[in-house]
Amino acid sequence: MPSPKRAQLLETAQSLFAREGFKGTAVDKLVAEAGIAKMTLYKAYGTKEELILETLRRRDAALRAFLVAESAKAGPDPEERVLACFDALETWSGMPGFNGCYFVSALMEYGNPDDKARQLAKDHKRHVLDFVTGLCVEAGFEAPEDRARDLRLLMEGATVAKLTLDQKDSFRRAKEMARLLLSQQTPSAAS
Amino acid sequence: MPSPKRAQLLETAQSLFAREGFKGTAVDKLVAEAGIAKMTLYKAYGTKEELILETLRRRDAALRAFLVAESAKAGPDPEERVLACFDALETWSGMPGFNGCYFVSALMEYGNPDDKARQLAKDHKRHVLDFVTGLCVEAGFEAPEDRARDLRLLMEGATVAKLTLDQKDSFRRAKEMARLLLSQQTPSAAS
DNA sequence: GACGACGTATACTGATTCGTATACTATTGG
DNA sequence: CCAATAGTATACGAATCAGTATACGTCGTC
Repeated sequence: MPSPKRAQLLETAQSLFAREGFKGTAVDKLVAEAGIAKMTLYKAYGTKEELILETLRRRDAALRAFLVAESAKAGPDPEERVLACFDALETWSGMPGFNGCYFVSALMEYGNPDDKARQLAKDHKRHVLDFVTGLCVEAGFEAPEDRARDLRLLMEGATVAKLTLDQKDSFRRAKEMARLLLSQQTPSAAS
Repeated sequence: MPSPKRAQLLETAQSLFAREGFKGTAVDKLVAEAGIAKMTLYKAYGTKEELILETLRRRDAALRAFLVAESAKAGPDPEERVLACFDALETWSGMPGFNGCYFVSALMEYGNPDDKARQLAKDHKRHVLDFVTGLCVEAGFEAPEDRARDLRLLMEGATVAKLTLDQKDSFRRAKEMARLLLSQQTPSAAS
């Protein structure tokens, strides 16, 4: 759907927003770095805010699709699928230009409840939680909503730990803790 | 040490930085909200950047002191002290104006490695990790550095989970996971 | 070949940015 | 008493900000 120029604009925008913040990234610098004319941006998106929201929407779609796909690769067992999310996020967070979760970044920079970027970020987090909850239900865990929240807490923690302490194995550790947690809650589910 | 006017400036600054970002907060709006003259800011700190760094330094000192104090209240047992950190952070994150960890916020908005704010934030995270590591050593845990990292991962996760999903009991859940983790690693440490 | 869609280049506007200059008022301590 | 300190108020400057205007170029396609 996006033309090559628009694609490069979106990619550069997301990269700069992640590194220097949404409000901290000037439009002039952005278009210069993307190698496009400023008018191209404004004809396509109208305002800087709309461009910001578009990067959030696209990243939401991309991350969730990636999560679903990588999770499915783990096979039919829902518990294995839920654990595969940690590997998926490890890969995701290893991509160049990663600087913490893009949506947490938006939440922190847009602390006003009626900021659209904040609402988009919250919606994303809820959708991811719903996905994990679904897996927990499939897996037959007791209190699947609570278990999904625990697992999400571990994923978020791993993401932050990787950023703040350059902890390269944070997702492996989080996954191990997840395994421990689930082994606790699911006494024995033999087929 | 800080005069009443400076204290109010610092408090307002930190609150605004947390809600609207560092770069997103204009000096004029800041001084207006703080109810002080702009010259007062510039005579005291010289530049906006220096004010930002000062809020980071003060919050680093305040949070670490709070953590140490609350942890000590839990009694002499190092394991109890480490678990008390979760309660401390729950209290901390419940304070008005909280919008995620202030230092994670700085790390995300200042993605350039030579940004001073980024370095200050990383230093803070390292100092907190060192504190928790010390407790893990005292407690006699095996691989205390790794255990401290796991515990910190849980704390960070709880902080983010509270922000992104309004999960009020995130720290209680994280604490429970921490207890499970530690019970696993410490077979039996009787006195 | 005309037309529209997409992109470019340059120059501009008006608002907002950070920071400064200057002259003024309290308060406090030697 | 008076001198230094801390803070105020207003105005200003130069840079940068988001966004617009306009004229131009280049496609594919009908």
